Amino acid sequence: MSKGVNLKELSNRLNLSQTTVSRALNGYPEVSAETRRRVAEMADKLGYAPNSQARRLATGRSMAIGHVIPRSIHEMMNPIFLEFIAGAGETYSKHGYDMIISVVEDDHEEDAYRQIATRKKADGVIIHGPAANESRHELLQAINLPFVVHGRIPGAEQETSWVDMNNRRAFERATNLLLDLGHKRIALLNGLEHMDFARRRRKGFEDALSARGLEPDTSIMRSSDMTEPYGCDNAMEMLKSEHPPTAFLVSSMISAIGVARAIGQCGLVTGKDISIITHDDALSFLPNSGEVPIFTCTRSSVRYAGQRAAELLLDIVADPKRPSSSLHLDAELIVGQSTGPAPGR
Amino acid sequence: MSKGVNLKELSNRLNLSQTTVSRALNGYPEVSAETRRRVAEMADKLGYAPNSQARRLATGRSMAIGHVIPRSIHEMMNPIFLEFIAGAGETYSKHGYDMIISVVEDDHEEDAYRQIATRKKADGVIIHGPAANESRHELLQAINLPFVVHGRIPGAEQETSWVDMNNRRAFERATNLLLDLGHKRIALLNGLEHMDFARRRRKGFEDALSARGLEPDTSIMRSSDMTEPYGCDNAMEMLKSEHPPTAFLVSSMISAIGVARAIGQCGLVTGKDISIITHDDALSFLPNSGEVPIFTCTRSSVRYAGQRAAELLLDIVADPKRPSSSLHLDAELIVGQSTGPAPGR
DNA sequence: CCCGGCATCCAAACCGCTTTGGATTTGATC
DNA sequence: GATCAAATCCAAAGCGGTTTGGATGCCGGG
Repeated sequence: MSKGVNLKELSNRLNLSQTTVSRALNGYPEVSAETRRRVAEMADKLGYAPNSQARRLATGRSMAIGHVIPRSIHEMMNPIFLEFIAGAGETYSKHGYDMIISVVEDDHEEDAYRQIATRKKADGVIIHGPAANESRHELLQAINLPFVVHGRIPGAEQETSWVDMNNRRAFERATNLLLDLGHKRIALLNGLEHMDFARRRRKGFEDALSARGLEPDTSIMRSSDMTEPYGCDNAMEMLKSEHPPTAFLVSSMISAIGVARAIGQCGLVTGKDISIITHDDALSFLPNSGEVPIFTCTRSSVRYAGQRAAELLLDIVADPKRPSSSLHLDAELIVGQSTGPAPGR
Repeated sequence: MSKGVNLKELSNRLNLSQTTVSRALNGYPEVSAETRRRVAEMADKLGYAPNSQARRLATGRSMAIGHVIPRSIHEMMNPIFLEFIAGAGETYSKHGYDMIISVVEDDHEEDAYRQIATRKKADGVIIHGPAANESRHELLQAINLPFVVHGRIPGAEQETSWVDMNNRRAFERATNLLLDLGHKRIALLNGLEHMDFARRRRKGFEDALSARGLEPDTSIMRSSDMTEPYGCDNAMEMLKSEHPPTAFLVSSMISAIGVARAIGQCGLVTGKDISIITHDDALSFLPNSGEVPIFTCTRSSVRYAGQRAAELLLDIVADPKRPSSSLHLDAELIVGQSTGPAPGR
């Protein structure tokens, strides 16, 4: 309630030493129950709360987790990133940790990590959006900054801790569903394939095709930022081509909406003339639920991934020597209104 | 490069006092050019960077700005919020500030602000999504924590610093455009009207109507979270009603996409049979540009608002006594493909 | 009655930086 | 040559906590 009371004043008011007061408040055993009660009461009355800078300095732990996002990554990951952050943030505040986010120019990313380490700004960081040729983990290992990867780093699955969904399997299953429905010509609108997650999705798609002796047709496969127009424009182009696909496998709800728009503009009906399966990150502003979801989808909550990644990182921070461990989340394959048997079947 | 070098070691290596080294690095004048050079060189060689906790403690400034987002606010503001954050984050890192984000349970919001103040976690905060009956600013004034509002607090426009767009004017102009095109029956799909921005938009809509002697028809006015299904479901319902509107004024691109979907499902054509004007926050993953934008819109970059709000806040933090000042951004009215003359005109 | 042990509590060092209040040197002035 | 101011540099005192290494008092046991 009152303004700035510090430990010293508080202990004066109580005729106790700072040591005792500090111990009482932090739950150490060498303090009598009665004293502890008195201290708690007075602290409450004076509205005492320890200055976090001082505490951090004294303990040597910054009680914060860093997220550095280069501007470009951010551009494309926008909504997914926030949802992850939201999940992670819940975990942090539950454990008394702060979340600090650094938005940096692309060529300052490495610098940002170094600063976090040398200036002791955070006890650990999360690596977002690992690329196919990723190297941030090596830097972090070199400067000894604990981290967890959201996604996986090819070639470093064992030595790093990560939380990822099973991208390959999800897209394999989705492709199989389309094949089972009789679709033979399936377009893939993937995310940027220099990102690890997009590679895995493509692999799943191709695996499913080749398991049935089909060749992927690169003329109906795309890779780009997952915007709405990306979905619409590419779908439009393909639908107007000589051999249009009868189904689309899409990497994001947002682009899938674009695909649906293109289908509508061509005078076709989604789920009847043309099928769509999209990945659904369960973004709160793009709900795809209800009795029958609009889109048939592979769904995996990125928010949940954020929560779990944060928990994992806090564990590592608490005990840096613990062996790396990871979490592999499975996406659900949920049937909605956007799929149906291939036409003319 | 090396690991933990601190001021003490650095000054020892240089045979200088900590005072001098500190001053040399922080650009104080009472240090010779030669000494400053030597210091800089050695600091660079040893990879010295000041421990931020220690510095914060010594200076009494936390060099951080806080953003507290209750989970519920977050749910609905999701993508817009991140875009704002991204803008603000750029400004912070440019000025050496950290951005700390607290995701809290709704009933802990006040607590979060108090903690930031008493534990000195941040030098200031940004108030997000002010409601029609807002009170956070009173709390912040009481605990003396500098802040800037993203949006406006009704009744406190003078005494607070804020960055907002001209919501009323934007929707007034949009409505006028529709009226000029001959539309007489215009639906409003607004955001949650307990939020200040949505109230203002509604006001603009109603002002434009009444200026032409028209009464708003509440049967085609809605207020809700701005999701995609919200747009689709409500548009669908209205289009199937006895007196369907010929135009929609929508508060968000995401919902507008839903409206377009509904129009398509009814076998109508957007921009011909039915017009749409939406507000466009210029979200990076929902570009509405190109030669002719998909949607006619009122556009105002929320990212830019974030940059400016952050600058304003940093100014206030630097000089808390400065009088409050604010920034009123104007939205552009941009004609795209989603509007046309009222049918049968 | 004395001693060891436990329960409590405290003075002081420390975390790593900034900043105050001099001390010392240098150089120009008269 | 003495004086004063400017130019440099430094020792030490914070900032507000945590933590180490004892003190002190009280108790039962030998």
